[in-house]
Amino acid sequence: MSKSIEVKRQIISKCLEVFRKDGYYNTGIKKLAEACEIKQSLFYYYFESKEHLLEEILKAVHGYFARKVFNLAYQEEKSVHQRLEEMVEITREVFMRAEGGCIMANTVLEMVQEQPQFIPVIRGFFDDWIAANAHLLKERYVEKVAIEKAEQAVQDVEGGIMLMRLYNDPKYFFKALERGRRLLD
Amino acid sequence: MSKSIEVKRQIISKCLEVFRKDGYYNTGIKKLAEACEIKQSLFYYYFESKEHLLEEILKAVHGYFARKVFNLAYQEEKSVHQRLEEMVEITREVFMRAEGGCIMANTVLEMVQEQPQFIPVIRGFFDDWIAANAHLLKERYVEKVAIEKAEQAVQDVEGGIMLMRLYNDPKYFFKALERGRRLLD
DNA sequence: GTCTATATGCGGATAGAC
DNA sequence: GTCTATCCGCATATAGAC
Repeated sequence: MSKSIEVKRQIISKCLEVFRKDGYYNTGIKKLAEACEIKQSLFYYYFESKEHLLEEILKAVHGYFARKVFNLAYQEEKSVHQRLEEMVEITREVFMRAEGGCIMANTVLEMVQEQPQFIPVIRGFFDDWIAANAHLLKERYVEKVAIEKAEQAVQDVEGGIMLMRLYNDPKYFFKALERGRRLLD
Repeated sequence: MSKSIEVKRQIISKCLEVFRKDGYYNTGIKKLAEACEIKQSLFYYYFESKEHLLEEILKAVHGYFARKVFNLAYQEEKSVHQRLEEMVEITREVFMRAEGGCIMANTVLEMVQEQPQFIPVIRGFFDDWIAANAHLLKERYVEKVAIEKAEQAVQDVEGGIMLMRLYNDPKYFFKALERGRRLLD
């Protein structure tokens, strides 16, 4: 892999951390450059604008979740119980490592109204998350109910992440995961 | 009531709408002044700073919910079923009128990390909301379970508001309310 | 109380050398 | 690819007249 591509990947990774923690509008190019240990102007070699940078970050996050999390739901060689168990566990690990919660939800609440160009990628992320949950739940429930419970599980987790940040206590997030884990019991 | 107090109330009300819809950091004093139809400099007669303005807005919202929503849980002359029914209905009306979702949750995700001074007022809001729910649920469940279900209901609603904004579809929010309504069935 | 005018710094973004 | 230097506008906030 060329150095240029690798540098770009690292910029995306580091800027994801900063945006997730501090928010998009409250983060200037200067802060991003310091976090990445590069000069400000170099951003405009790798990205057209700050908005395009965010868009690439969101797409990278969607890809990461698709590969590492949502994918687990479709490993048909394993039991649905085991697949659900693994999805819950990986979801827990990913969000516990991610200071600042969920960049997708943060972006919805911070800027969807003013910057609708991010809606498609964020919807794609949640569509896939809900579909992965529903795929497992169809084993036990009719499709309509499976989808409803899949949506509810996502709502519960995202609400739990919000309360986790507010109270600085992971119990809200953990309980949401636990309720998700029990959906096939 | 003096004119000054009334003007201040109107500024708070209008700026709440703008912040909730567009976010805090993406809203400048200029935009607020235009929405309120006053000159920029007048903000600094009524408020010390933009941050103090937001703090007063959050306190006003907490007061509004305490009087109009949370209070309903403690009207002991009514049945718990009726009180829950009324709380759900008023919650529905309030958030359906509120373009931009919940300013409390928005503020948590946008700025709690960088601006911890807002944590106490936002925690006060959610503490009271959860306590009001739990007060009704104690009729049927032991305290520990009542609190857990009260927290879950709030998570569910807040996650639903996020998905409602993302998909521009109130069904996620409505279903969360419906699940809350059924907690005493 | 409300206004006009302004200070000062930071925002995103670009030009052009190396 | 990476750098230095810089443009321009908007941000928050203040001074002081009326």
